[in-house]
Amino acid sequence: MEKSTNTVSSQIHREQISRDVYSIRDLAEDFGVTTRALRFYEERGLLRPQRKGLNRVYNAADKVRLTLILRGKRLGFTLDESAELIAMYDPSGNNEGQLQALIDKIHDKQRRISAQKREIDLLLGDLEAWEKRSIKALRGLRRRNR
Amino acid sequence: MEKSTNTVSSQIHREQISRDVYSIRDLAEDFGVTTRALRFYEERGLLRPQRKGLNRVYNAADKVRLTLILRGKRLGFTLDESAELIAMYDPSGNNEGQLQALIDKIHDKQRRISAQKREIDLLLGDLEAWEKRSIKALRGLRRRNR
DNA sequence: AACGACGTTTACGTAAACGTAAGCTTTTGA
DNA sequence: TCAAAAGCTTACGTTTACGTAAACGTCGTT
Repeated sequence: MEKSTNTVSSQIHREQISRDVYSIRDLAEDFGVTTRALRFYEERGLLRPQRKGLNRVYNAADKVRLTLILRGKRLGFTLDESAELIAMYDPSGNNEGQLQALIDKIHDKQRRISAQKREIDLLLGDLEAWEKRSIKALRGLRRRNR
Repeated sequence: MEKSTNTVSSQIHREQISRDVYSIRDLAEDFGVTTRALRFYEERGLLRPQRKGLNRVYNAADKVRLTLILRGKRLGFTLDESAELIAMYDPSGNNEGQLQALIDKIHDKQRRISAQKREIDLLLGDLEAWEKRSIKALRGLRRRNR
């Protein structure tokens, strides 16, 4: 049910105004993950899709969260860390103390991520140097074989 | 045993010219990992320390490899991926085909890592934007509370 | 001689992030 | 109408990267 090609169902009384709803399969295919993964993220509290009966119904906000989850994964974050990140994007708890704590957390993440960026630059530098040496060695070989 | 303070043992016949040898504990403390981890890396083929009897003896080359392993970890690489990286740094298999394959692999890694760098920039941008919004919200709160 | 510090191997335990399968309900295209 | 397709829950299996512990060897010191 709830195929990608959203059948304009005969239901007139739709409770959701926004037309951006996706089945679990829609989302899985869009993002290249399995439905099992999506359910798992939900189990871990990273996603909270609405339900239509038993079926999960995802919307644009869920897409954003999933984007963050996967971005975190590509950066080597654990799901718990990504959960933190996602919490930052959530417009909840808006008292003064919470906001200040949030800003501090963001700063913390920024430091960590900047460090990661430096590591990447180091690695890229190493790789480049290695490539040059390899190419040189290759040329040496070819010269001798000629 | 083989303490950090290398006892200038009475052995005259030393087979290693280089004076840069480390016990497993030296290395563990230097790099902030456990000895268990070092043995595990060896088990997985990422380190190949020499032996003096049963005891592992690490040298400068091993330090470089360990640096790469840990750098890989911080970047979210698996040990197998780090093993690939380390293999690149190894001066083995130097025929033409191997070198070309190596260069291709390096290019591949470069692409992946550059992509990762872009992800980081995206995340940093998001964080910055979020910080600004939070600070603004915070000022708003403070104004009202005054 | 004995003890502590360090080393070894072997082996079982664990947390994370899903994969895979079973068993059941609901939806839908032919 | 009816079987395939999609969804759900529950639950056990798997891989990675070590942690933890047992059981033992070997110095060097007390």
